[in-house]
Amino acid sequence: MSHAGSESEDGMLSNNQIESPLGEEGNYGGSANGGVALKKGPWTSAEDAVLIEYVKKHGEGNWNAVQKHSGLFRCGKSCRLRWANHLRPNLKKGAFTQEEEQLIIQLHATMGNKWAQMAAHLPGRTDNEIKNYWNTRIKRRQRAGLPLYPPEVSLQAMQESQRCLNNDRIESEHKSQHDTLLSKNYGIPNIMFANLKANQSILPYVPELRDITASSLLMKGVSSSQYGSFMSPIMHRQKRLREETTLLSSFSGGMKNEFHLFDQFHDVNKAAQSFGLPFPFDPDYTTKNPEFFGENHGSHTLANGNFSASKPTAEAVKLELPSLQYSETDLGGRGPSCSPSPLIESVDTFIQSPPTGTVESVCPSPRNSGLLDALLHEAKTLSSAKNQLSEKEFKFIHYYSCECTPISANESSLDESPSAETFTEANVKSEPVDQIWTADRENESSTWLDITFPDALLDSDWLEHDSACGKGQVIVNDAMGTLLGDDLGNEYKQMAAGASVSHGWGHSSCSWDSMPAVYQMYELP
DNA sequence: AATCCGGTCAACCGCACCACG
DNA sequence: CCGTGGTGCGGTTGACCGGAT
Repeated sequence: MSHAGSESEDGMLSNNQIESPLGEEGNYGGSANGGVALKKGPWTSAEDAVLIEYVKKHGEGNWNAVQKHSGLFRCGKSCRLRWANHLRPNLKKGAFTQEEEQLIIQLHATMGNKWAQMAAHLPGRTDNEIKNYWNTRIKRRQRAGLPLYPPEVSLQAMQESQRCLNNDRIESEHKSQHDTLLSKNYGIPNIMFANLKANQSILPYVPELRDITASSLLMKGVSSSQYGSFMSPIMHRQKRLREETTLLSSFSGGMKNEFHLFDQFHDVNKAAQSFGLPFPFDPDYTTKNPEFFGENHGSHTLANGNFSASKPTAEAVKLELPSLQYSETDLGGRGPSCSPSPLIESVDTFIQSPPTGTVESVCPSPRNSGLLDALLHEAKTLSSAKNQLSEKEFKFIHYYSCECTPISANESSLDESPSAETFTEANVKSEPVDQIWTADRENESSTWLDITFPDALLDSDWLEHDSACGKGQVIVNDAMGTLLGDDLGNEYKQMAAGASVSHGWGHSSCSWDSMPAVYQMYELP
């Protein structure tokens, strides 16, 4: 991008690069190829030109031959990467649009860290871009103690996986595997891909989106991510696009294993209830709620009345110029006059949006976006719904509070986690929800937060266990207080305190991966 | 003005897979 | 079956930048 190297801007080649346009005198610390040291580091415009010329003549592929034929002192991998990420046509540069952000979130909920596959569904975007975006987003959201996915995304994936499980059990007896697959939809509305197919013509680097359905996506994405993907870590190595067929062929047999996470979640509506979502859960909820993900079509006014200076879509999308060396004004993020990019804006929205006004009891959030205000709303909702806990739900919570232990001591990172016996039933029962937050506890300088999604537990930076209290609550770092301010922060504390019991997930150091055990207990009589 | 720090991005590296001989 | 080359993916690193101190 703009800072792709002070050496690489057009017309700004250093002396040695001017003398040696291909950068022969650059950084040659890399591997040698046939005795010729290969350059590393940022690409120069001259090198780009050489590579473009090479591809024009010889086409893509055979990257190791680039050096032979063009004299470019770059290894094949570097050439391929440069071409794929910067030089190939129809690359879309600039900040991600809100639509793209939504798609990324949704895809990641089902795919995990399959950046290349995600890029295949974002026309003109590269896996590297998406990866960088996601990692940045993860850091910010983790710092804020927010869930990675909006509840709808997680729950939708859960519901669809449940549905696919049931379908699989039934249909596998009557239909061929292929037909079964074609009949399913695993979490991502296929309508999403209708548009993508329409854009397929501008995906030169992406295999044909032939009948890519959410089902295939989900199958490819059931593996977990290091950031706490929603899915269980079954499939470690993605076999990429060529795996589509093999996966599909073996789909039926593998389904039960791949989705064991949800095997015990027989009542999705209860799950929705636990998430604070409207129930019976509406699978089309997100499509019926344009505010999903905090999106406001037609206006860039945020739901809280704040305005964003950036424009949502059109100007965020800039086609790359042939030179591929961007002026700052093209970047939407570096230039002095640039408004916050949609990327920043959308994530900031997660953090900055104050809670909406008075919140009633269990009802659909006005903005089930995963944004902070929506989170607060959810917390309030959950808190107000605490009295509606069924016996089963109490068992669920109780189990999680009393029995659940970290997957391993190493993964826990909570070396001082309370022993299981600290999670006594008495702790749960005898302590009314509304009393969890007390002035005394406030004096303990501890801010309680329900970690709605165990993803958040992965961040040890802000996750601490309050050994003094011994109840396994999670302490939010100062970031949340800073974000919310005193009054709002206190309100948030109270809501979070209520939510933590209602929700039942905030009371242990369990990671997301331990959730199947919870679900199993959920089914206990 | 200097320094520090976090965010962003491009590029590199290691690994895995496939094709082919 | 095995070795090798080509390719692609995901994780990581380091440079750059702007804002904060």
